[in-house]
Amino acid sequence: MLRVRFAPSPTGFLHIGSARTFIFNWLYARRHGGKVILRIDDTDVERNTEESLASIFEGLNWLELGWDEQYRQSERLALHRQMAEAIFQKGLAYRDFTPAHGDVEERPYGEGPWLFHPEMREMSREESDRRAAAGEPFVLRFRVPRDSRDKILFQDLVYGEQCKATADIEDFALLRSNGMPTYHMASCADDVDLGITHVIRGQDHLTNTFKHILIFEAAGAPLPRFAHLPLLIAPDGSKLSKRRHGAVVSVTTYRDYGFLPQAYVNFLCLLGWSPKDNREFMTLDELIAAFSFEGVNRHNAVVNFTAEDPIDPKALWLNAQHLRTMPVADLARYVRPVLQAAGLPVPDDGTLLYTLEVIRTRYQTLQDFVTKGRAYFADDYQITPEAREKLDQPGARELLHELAARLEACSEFTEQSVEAQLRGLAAERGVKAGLIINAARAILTGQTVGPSAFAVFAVLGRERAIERLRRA
RNA sequence: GGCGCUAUCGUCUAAGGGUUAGGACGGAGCCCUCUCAAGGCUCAAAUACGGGUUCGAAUCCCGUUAGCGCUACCA
Repeated sequence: MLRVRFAPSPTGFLHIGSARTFIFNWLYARRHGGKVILRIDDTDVERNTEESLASIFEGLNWLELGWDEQYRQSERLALHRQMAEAIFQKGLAYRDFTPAHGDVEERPYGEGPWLFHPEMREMSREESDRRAAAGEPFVLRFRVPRDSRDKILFQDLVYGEQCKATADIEDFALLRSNGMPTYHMASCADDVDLGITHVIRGQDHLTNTFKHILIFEAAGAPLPRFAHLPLLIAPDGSKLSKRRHGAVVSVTTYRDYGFLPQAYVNFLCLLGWSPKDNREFMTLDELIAAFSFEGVNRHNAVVNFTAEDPIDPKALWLNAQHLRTMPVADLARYVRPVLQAAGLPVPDDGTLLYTLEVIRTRYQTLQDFVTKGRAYFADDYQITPEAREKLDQPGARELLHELAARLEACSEFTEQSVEAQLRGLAAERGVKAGLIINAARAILTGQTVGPSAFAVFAVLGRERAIERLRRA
């Protein structure tokens, strides 16, 4: 059984790069009938917050993909320590009593990598036990086998064969001096225990993988398959960060902007992956069917945003594509809460679906329905200056009132009947139909742009349309 | 500093030895048209640089440059 995991650490909101990692894990699992495990990597007690955890769930839930199992590392510490202890008992790890030196600047870069403290690595078991028993704090370090093997190899599903000399891998920590497992230890112990078959994560972990392989081997566990994903970066090539780039790195920003989750998922998939057949607009089912690591790139992808416009234009385009292509009843599911949140009345289903069908091709986000589309749902819309000009054209207001009277008298009220009445009126008065059409749209919607004026009449309905004409 | 990864239009990408280097977004223009979208068509726009290998290189190899990652008792 194929099992993948997504392991965010709750130190901020759900980052869009993390969201993409989650999506690729999810697609791969769904494609191959596997399970998706959500594992909260919260072993760094100093930096974890409950708000962050909540916002990660908020982002994940919005994507509407779901997962099959859920765990928190902080509830599994015994397991992590147990595996660390087992590795220690096999002599594959040792205690390092060197006091922590918090100042990173003092690291001896310059003359090659730091590998270990010789006196600690070589310390006798007796002395080590004695000092530990005396209560002296220590970190547990992995004893990297530099004599017995010269390199570690693995086959990455995206990056191909990877190789690193053991002489370039330092004796990394498994347990901190406060007894908490490090990321490496906790992650590997959980991957083993949860039966993870495929580790799919950001490329920033590519070189950590050699350490993880050493841990898996020391624990006598089978190796999972590894797939590393290229990173998402800012237009200047730097890493996307909350501090420097603000809201664009949080998925909830896109939700609040009016994105459809499936459109956003589609957009994120196209960053670093391609179906290789020129398709771009894809439904979730199409993404599942097409996803494979063959299509994943090895270079980082830039999210195209600016300080003025935080949204990647392609994301907006894809959202518009989904908006006008999805079944209109599905679209209604997303529009209703947006109308409610804006305090606008939600029409009955028949009216709502008809309205959406008429207006959705010119909107790009869900928010557009309550801003540009306000007049279709409420009567308190503003008349733009351009629209006012159309109404101020000679004869326009009088023609609209006459039209209102005729529509009132007519038994039918459809796009066709309104068009017939309007064109008939124009012909009788010897004016261009466009004059009345444009003026009608202006008073009906407050705007000079929008759908066919006749469709607007039909969507608004007889009473509301006539009432608005009279207000002209 | 050490080790590793990467490099095609502004951006996302296709092309794994032979193509006028393809598509998409964005930009410009045209068509359609009651307006605006949508849709259709057209145009501008790229193989980082230098060496090899080869009849032939975006593609394979080496170097340079640049970016990114790891080098923490962060993840």
